[in-house]
Amino acid sequence: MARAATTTDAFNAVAEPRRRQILDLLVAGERSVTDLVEALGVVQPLVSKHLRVLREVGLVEVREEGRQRLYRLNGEPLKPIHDWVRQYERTWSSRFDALDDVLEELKQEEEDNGTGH
Amino acid sequence: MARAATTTDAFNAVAEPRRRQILDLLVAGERSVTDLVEALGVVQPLVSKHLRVLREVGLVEVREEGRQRLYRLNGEPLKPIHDWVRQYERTWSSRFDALDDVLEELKQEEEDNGTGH
DNA sequence: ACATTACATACCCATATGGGTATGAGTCAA
DNA sequence: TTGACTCATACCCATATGGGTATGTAATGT
Repeated sequence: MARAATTTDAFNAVAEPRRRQILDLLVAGERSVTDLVEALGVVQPLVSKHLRVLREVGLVEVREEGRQRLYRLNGEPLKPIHDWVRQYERTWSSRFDALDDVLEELKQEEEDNGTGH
Repeated sequence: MARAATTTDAFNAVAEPRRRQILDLLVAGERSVTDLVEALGVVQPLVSKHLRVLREVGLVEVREEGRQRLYRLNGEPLKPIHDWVRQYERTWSSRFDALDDVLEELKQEEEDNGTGH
């Protein structure tokens, strides 16, 4: 077997710097492919291929408008990464004491509860 | 060019599920290679190779003791991942309003300031 | 001395990557 | 209709992956 496909999950998709760059650009809002090509300074087919990977893991969505395809961000597939890496936060953050833990947990519970304010 | 080496950075190293699994096991504390082999249920050379990758990106450190090598976690290389993915948190967490932002920033400043309480 | 244990490394293999160029398909303008 | 533009796909290539088996090298045990 070779390495897992880049389209396996967000972990693999996001391992590529160029794809993170694309997501960083899309944070600001929708962008056409040509826009991204210009911003990244690479040939168009390459951008299209990266976008395909991001699409397949659900990190971007497309909207057709004339002959343009407008790509927009969808960060939700990043949540597993965030959740996983968050377990290790105390490892590098020496100042991560009991108070912080409580605050974190409260914040987490709030989010899990959904809309309930 | 092919895909970036797994030893390029933590992003690539951690894209492999088995390597995340190893880190998850090391959170509990030091482990010998044989220990990990047993826990993972794969052949020893494969574990050694994964450990090599993790070592090269600084995610684990080794300590020799007799004929055993005890591996321990070092989470710091995960910080860039955490920092990057954190920007996107508001994307999936619909309940991430202005108050949360302020709290986040305060917390971040505190951490950046280091030990100063 | 010899066997055993613990680990790393050397190979071999199939796979699919990121890069590139060339081409196809759809949309719009003259 | 013809041409220009936007984008996706089809290929080709070098690379190194994750998986495996076989082998080497210390350290311990007898």
